[in-house]
Amino acid sequence: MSGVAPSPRPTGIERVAHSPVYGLIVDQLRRAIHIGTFIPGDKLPPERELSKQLGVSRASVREAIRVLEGEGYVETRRGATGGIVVLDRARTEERLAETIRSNLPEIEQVIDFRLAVECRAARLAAVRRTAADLSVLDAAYQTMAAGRETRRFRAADSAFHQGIAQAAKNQWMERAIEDARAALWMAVDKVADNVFRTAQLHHGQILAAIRDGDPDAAERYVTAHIELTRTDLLRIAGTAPAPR
Amino acid sequence: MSGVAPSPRPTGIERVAHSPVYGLIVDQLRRAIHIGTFIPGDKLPPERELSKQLGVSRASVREAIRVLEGEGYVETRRGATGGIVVLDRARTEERLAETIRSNLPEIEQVIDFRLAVECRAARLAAVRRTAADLSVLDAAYQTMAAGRETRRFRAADSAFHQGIAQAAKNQWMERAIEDARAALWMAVDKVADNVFRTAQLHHGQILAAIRDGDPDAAERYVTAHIELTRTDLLRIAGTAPAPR
DNA sequence: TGAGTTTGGCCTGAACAATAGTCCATTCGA
DNA sequence: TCGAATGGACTATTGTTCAGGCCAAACTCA
Repeated sequence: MSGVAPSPRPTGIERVAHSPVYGLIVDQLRRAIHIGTFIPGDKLPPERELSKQLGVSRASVREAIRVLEGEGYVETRRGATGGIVVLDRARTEERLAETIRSNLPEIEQVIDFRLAVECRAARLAAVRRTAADLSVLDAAYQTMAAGRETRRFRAADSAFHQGIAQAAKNQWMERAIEDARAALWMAVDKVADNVFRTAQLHHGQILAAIRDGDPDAAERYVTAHIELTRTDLLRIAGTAPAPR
Repeated sequence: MSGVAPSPRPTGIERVAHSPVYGLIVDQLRRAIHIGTFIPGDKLPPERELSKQLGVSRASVREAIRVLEGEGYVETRRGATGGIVVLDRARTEERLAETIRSNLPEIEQVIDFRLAVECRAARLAAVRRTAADLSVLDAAYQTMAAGRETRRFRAADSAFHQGIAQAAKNQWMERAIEDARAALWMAVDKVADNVFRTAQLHHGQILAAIRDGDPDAAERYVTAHIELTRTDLLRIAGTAPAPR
């Protein structure tokens, strides 16, 4: 990214990043889809409803939908049973491997960042968790345990990780974990879908450690969990035919 | 924040937060001041220059300047030797204590977050640092050591902490550290100005650990360093007369 | 079959935001 | 005194966002 900068970086003034409202809507909806709030086949709320919930005009919502449509995330259908339907952006293992390979450095950075934040969050959670926190984590755990069939897996997985930060009573971590997981979405999706048994095992260990108030164990299991993600990604990237 | 939510949070759709361009400029300039890029007495670049660097129109820059002027951050003077001058927003110990006291929960969260990110960053830095990284850190260290007088203390302090994340080769951490430190600006400023001898001692230990490639020591010293910030803040908040 | 409901699609008019560009007023140094 | 650099002020233009209404499609149910 930055070149060789031997002197203390001048914290130069950077261009301000200004997004129009419709762009912010796109970001939010895209993230909601990645994170499992809406899964393929789901319908987003009707435009009028979305505009109320998002606090923007319907026109802006529609602009955002056009973008998502163009990106292949959704399609729209009119009529009483119509609406904005989330599509299945099928990515072949092939295609995914290529994506991972060409973004490996960034992905590794995100994983390291997740390790930093989620380990500490788990430690704090083990100390600070309330009964309510535990029941949130447990609900997410049960949801994942219940149906390997269920397509809600991804949402429950997100809820579990977010739940740890909530139990740690730290909104900065909550935000950071959501950001990092959203940045890894395609990786997380694939890994989660593939190896959910192991993920589920880890989640069980993490949950137990937090319930028992054992910070060291919580950190250990979170580390194992996230490192597994790293391993799986490398494996996926490696098994595919060599790129250019 | 969130009430009792026993079920996995639905990740409901939130209102989009749309900032006008001038607001983004205000944020960036305010942060640059807090972080020590510009210190009292400095002049910001001329409006025309700022608008080029920020990639926005001069009118927007001017709006932002008006806001900062209103907040007492800067004042403007015309003429060849004029410009946008950074003022000294003197905060009495009194006023600071009140601010800290009324934001204690948030501040504690930020400190915990910093611990998470900076500890891991220091560990990685101890393993990954290059000669160039070390020289950046050393430059910042020397700058702080050189002049307790120098008003560039704050900028060097920022450069040191950013330098650790840079040495860790992790842009997510770099960004997170900058965000967290900016959020703590008034606290960091005060503590840094007060106890810089201790801070400097810690920095020396951290630098040595990173140079020696000792991740455990690096983490230990960063922890001590940031925990000291916490202690100092509590002390400042506690010594002041009781609030409402 | 036909009326009613729910949905996205489309249009208008007004208000606001942001831009590029120009010129003016002030201040200083050569 | 002149020229250069600066902030201050205006214009015209373009893009964004909004509230609101109406239309067209697709389904439900009496």
